[in-house]
Amino acid sequence: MENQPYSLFSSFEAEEVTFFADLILPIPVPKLFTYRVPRGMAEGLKIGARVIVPFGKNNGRVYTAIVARLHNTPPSQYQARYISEVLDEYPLTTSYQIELFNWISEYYMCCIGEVMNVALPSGLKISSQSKVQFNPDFDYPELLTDVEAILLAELKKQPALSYDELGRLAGTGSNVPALIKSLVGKKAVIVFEEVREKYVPKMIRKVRLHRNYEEREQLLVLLQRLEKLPKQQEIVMRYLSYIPMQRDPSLNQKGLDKSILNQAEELSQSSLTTLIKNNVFETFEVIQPRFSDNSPATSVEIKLTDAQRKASEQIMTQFESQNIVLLHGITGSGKTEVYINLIQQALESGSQVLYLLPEIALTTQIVVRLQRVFGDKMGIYHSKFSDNERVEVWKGIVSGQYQFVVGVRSAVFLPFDNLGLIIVDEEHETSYKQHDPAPRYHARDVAIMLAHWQQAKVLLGSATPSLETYYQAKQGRYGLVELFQRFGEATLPTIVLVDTKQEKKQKTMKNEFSSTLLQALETNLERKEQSILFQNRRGYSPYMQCEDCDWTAECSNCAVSLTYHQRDAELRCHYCGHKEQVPRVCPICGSTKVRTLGFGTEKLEDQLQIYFPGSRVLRMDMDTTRAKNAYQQIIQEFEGGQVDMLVGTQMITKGLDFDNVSLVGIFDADRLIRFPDFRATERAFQLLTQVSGRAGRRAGRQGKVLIQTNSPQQTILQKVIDNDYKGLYEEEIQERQDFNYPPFSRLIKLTVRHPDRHISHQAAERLAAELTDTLGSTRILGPEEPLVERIRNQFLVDILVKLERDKMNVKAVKAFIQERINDILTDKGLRQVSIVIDVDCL
DNA sequence: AGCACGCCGACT
DNA sequence: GTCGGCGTGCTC
Repeated sequence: MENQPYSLFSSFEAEEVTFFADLILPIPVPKLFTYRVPRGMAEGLKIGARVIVPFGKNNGRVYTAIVARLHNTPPSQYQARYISEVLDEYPLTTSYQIELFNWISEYYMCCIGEVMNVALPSGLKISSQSKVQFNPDFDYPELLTDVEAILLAELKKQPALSYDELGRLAGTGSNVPALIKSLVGKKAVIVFEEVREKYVPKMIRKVRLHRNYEEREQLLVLLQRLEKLPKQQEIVMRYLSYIPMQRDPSLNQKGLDKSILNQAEELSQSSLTTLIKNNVFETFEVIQPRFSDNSPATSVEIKLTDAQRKASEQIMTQFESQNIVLLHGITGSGKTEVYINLIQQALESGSQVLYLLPEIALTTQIVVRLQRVFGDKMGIYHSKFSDNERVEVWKGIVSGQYQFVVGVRSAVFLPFDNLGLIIVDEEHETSYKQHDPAPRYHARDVAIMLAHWQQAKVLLGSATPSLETYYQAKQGRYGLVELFQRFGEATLPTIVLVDTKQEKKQKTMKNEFSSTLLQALETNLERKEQSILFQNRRGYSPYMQCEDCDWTAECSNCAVSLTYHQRDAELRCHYCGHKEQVPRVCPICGSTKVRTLGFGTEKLEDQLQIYFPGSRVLRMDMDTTRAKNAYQQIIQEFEGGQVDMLVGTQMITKGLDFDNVSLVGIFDADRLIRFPDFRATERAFQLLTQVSGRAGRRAGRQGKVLIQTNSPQQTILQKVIDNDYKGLYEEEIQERQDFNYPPFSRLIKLTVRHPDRHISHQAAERLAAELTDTLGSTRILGPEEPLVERIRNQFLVDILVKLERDKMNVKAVKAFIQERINDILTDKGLRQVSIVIDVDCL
């Protein structure tokens, strides 16, 4: 292994030498920090280990850092400070990861500390900003020292304690990091950062026998004693039937759901209470695991259809000569079964497997299915879960407990060291690209690098591959396997275009609904089949306008119109979250004719209630799924058949299989198609195809898709109807080539931001000019105002750098860009501008 | 990112 | 006269 922890104590003169460690600190500063290694620490310190260090002038400030390099060259410019604590005897970070962090920071032009920050779950980053929470799972108070016991008693009383509070409680002169380290090691506490909303775990009440009865003899005595109390005895017996302590007394520690004992009989409630009161049973609480069934794999037999088996074999064959294979399989072709087959093969060969999914798809059926096959050998890595849980997965990979992880984007940062296979499902999904905080990485591309270093294979899967990926496959750089048969007897849905322009002329539209769509919905209701309606815009309506003077409600912080939300009777900005009351009269001219314009999911939901009174309508968008389990709840309700129609944004396109959906209605397809972006056509095709795929997944029935458009002759629509991905690809790729867009070039977007419009333009113009001077005008687009030129009171200006692939020394160009940017940021007049760099922007 | 240091306005 | 505004610069 490359991760060989090497000791610094190889030389006998070691004690003469002072050792230094170059550390990655979780701060956005583009360099490593050199610290002095205390004498006694040098021996055990390894690359990849986490350490705690003091930082900055304030003497209480500490951070968790990662050892990137060990050496004995004292820094000449400054006095290095001492590392205060080592957190890991065995590094939690592999040398692969340090290499990966480095690569990401270079490729995506950000600081390595920023990479560390998104890579490590906050539970692994103890710092002076940390907070500590009592771990309800903690079971071994006898392990605690006196001080720790006191702290823990305090922690039980409070929801959480800050780093400083902890220090105060422990008394002056106490070593807070060491204390936290010890408490974390004993699993007595959970560390988290305040920044994010605090995770409130769902608790389940459990019971277990009191420790006194864990021994066989004591247990027998107990049962004898209860001989005259049949109800109570029965409960103990029942408990034992679930928890076979006779075989293994330690099973008792895990306990049993209280509800299981409760539901048994009518009287048991009070009997159980008595048993608890008499200290026969004790109650305790544990955090509810996200997917309730945490049982080991039930060895489910996955039967592949002929087509699936053939695809699987083809992939394996291609892997012999290719490192990356694209599985192009239409919606409903059963790619998951193929994945499972390949995962099993990879695991059997002893290597690790990573299965990446887009955020939303991960909360659904696929995970449940995978869990049925892989049970508790599978780790799940998802941002909606507690940080604590993410730490568990991280450690589980290091310890070997998890050989297989299903996860979102950030799962590429997990400490794998022996990957054999990475699957990137829904490869085309743009949510794989991190948008806001740096590093602005693309998980698919990072996965490819990761696989490259570990000699793992990558399988990219999609019904509508990104042009970039398909191009690579066409060029022979990736393997290509196609799966064009729908699972079972299911057929692809019929797609019909509805000309809204014509219906408007004939006055048959009812608001946003064409008569064709209304009729189809009606029929579907009668047949008791479900319908899905897609409109990629949330809220009631995107504009509120005065009919008399044309005033439009706009956000005070952003250059966008406010969206009207009927449920909360307010206007909201979808960019900054600003909310305000709905004006009764126009604030400019006083007219009462203030109307809403355009429509979102909320309005559609509203109108469906009017047109189909008594029908049951659900809405799924960011507004209705904000609560923790709302998403799953909506899906369950819809699946259960209590709902007739589901209205949603693109959220409904991902990873959902509904058996009884036979109609899909799509609104405002034109807005998708005409979006001013060179990828609009590709996106529209992907979205329309994915939504259409929700219809008619059941065997023996053909689903129907109605697309409302005001210009049905658009060629892309015909391609959606014909499911003609290849046709779309040919047309698009030609255009990309003609205009030198990806995959023929790489894009780097530079966004200049400043509260003063003039300054951001000035900085952007200078930057663009300097870049053009060296790179030439064909490679620099802009400066140009983005679609929304002001967000959160910052004026934005974009510059697009377009570098032809293979012809340019990208590294050198990036260095040059960085240099120019740094130059501007040190300019007296422009220094407060911020410049966001987005490599491979989407 | 934080945090201290430092130099100019409205206040007890 | 000071408290505090946030521009500037540094952190091993």
